[in-house]
Amino acid sequence: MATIDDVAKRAGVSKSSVSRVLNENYEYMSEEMKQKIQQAIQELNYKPNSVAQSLKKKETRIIGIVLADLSPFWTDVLKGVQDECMRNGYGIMFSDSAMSPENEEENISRLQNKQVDGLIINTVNPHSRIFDELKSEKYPFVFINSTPDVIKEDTVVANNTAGTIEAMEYLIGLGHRRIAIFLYPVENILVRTERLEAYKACLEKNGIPIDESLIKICRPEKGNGVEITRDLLNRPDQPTAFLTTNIYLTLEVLKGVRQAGLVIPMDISVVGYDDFEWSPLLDPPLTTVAVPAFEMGVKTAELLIKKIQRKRQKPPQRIEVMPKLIIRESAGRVRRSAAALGLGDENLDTQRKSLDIS
Amino acid sequence: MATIDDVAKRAGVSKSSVSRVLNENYEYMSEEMKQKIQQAIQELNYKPNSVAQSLKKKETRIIGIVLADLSPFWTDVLKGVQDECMRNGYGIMFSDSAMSPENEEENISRLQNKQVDGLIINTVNPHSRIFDELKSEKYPFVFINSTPDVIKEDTVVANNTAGTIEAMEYLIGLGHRRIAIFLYPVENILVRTERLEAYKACLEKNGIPIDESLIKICRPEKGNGVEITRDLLNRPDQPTAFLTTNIYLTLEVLKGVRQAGLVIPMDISVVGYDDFEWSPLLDPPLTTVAVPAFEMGVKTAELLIKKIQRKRQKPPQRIEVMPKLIIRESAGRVRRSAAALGLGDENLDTQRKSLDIS
DNA sequence: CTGAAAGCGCTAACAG
DNA sequence: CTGTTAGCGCTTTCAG
Repeated sequence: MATIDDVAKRAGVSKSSVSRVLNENYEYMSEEMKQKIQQAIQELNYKPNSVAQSLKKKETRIIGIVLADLSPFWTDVLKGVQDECMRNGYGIMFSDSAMSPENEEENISRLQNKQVDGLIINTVNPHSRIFDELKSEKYPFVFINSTPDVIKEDTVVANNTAGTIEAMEYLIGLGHRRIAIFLYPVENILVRTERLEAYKACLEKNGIPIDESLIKICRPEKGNGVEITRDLLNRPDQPTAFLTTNIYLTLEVLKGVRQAGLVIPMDISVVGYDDFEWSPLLDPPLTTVAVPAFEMGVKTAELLIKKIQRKRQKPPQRIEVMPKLIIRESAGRVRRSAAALGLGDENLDTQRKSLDIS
Repeated sequence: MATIDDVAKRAGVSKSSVSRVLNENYEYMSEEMKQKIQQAIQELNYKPNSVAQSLKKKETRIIGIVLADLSPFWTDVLKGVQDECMRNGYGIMFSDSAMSPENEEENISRLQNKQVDGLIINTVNPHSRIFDELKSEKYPFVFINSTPDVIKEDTVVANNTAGTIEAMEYLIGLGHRRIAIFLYPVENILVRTERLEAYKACLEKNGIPIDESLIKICRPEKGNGVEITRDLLNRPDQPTAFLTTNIYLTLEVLKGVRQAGLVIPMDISVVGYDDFEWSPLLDPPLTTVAVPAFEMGVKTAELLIKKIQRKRQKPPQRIEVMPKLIIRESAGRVRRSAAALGLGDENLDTQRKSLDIS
């Protein structure tokens, strides 16, 4: 590979001059020299070695992203991040923690010593003291959709209160009063406590008593959500609707309902959280709170890049993005009794006909 | 951030010695010195700057991955790649080309001047002369699932012939004779020509004439697949089954069928390609050729890393992974006529009862 | 067994 | 307007 020296030699100039054209400092440069150098660069097909540049400039123009688990939702976020990064000449180092706090730590630490300029984090473990370290090192990072409530840092999230309320009001409007909510562990993760609070507030506002046994905190391991779903469905005082708070939980709830041999929405209504391309093709098409994932990605990258490029610190910012309930067919009017009345089924069937797949 | 000099000073030794412990060259080092240095490293919470290391060692321990489009299939591949990379101390630079050849070129070139040690490529554009350049520069790279047939290079693919045959034999066994196949443009992409050849071979073997109008090459833009599906469904000589060759095409076919107001598998059978967590939850649960994506990711990373670490070249390798037909409910026995006979529907209904969601 | 010195490829004062 | 020089933080001969 050609180096800057090769170019300098070939053009018969000093490497400072070459460096100048690389960095587009044409201010005091003769047109002639510029030409000569550009030509030499062409001829040698020279590409600057950005490792050397990074060492000198003390910036890599790479940002790191560490995700708890790359689900379809995060796929879109990642695309948004990439989009914004491309626009600004940044590269992305990717890592997935597979829901493991140990992996997460390792990922963060590897990215850090690769000298990435900043980090986008969706944490598995908000308690980790690693975030305090990052803060005290003034390492630029921003949380996405998983802000620990104990630590003040930049963050972009969906407005969970709004999303949850919209879903709850819809369900309540359909006549449901026994609505179970599925969450991942709530402690210290703002996005999650918020959703839970909104759930409770909605219930209260509508004069529905809160039944703690309908608040289901699922362990992040695979399969826990389906178990819990089945248990819930086996209870005599079965709920009539489920509200899920993330895409993976939706998957598990859907599985659990099927394993229990029930049919959505005839036997039970389900409102999911997070939307993706396949949602309209599920059985039944999923009614869900759509979070603009791509947009979140773009905004997060934008926030981080600004933060990196700013010299003096700014107080932590919180950027919110608005979710929106997309009504399809997985939630229906509550049936008068849990017993099979058969009532309202025609209703649902006509509903089914009016599929609108865009 | 502490540097190697700080550590050396603190331990009262030279930086060469510190460097030795960083690289675990303990061979001729006194236990005492080793201790001193390790302690200093601890105290300063020193992390070596890998940019400097890279510049010196001429390797970054980062591999680049450039994907045509991050779909659920590629999500799993990416996780596999990450897994293998972690095991070997490599980081990943990620990029998505959003199906655009221009983006792809830009991605490859950016990754290259970030000096990644090697590239994993799922190309949008097999004609690109960029691959010849890479080869002539002896830049280590491997294709995944998109081997151009004009260029000899390492590659890992699913055995498409086997997968396609399995799907076709299944469909033919179900009585289908008019089977349409959906592909992305075939020219010079081995994975695709292979599938097409297998499709034709199967037909011939079963004495079914090849109808070229049933071979559908879709443009990669969003929506083209759904249009084509609708057109096909409007023909008087409508096919009775669709075979798709990738996950995105499956999505589009499914949409197209719904827009046409038809029901799978009663009106038309569909066999997809690529399986993912949501496939069993679709309407109806999708019969599909499952490609072990995670495993492909692992193998690809493994192949690339070996290639990077090997000094002398080896002839290009081709690693194959075996797909497997997963029978769910989107393909059924062909109906005697295209007109609504109602026949066989009970059959399908019992089938539907025997859901097995694992 | 340990240290001095050179240099990876580039940038950025500072001279001229 | 252009070249000289001194590093960025680390590894690696080569002496001792």
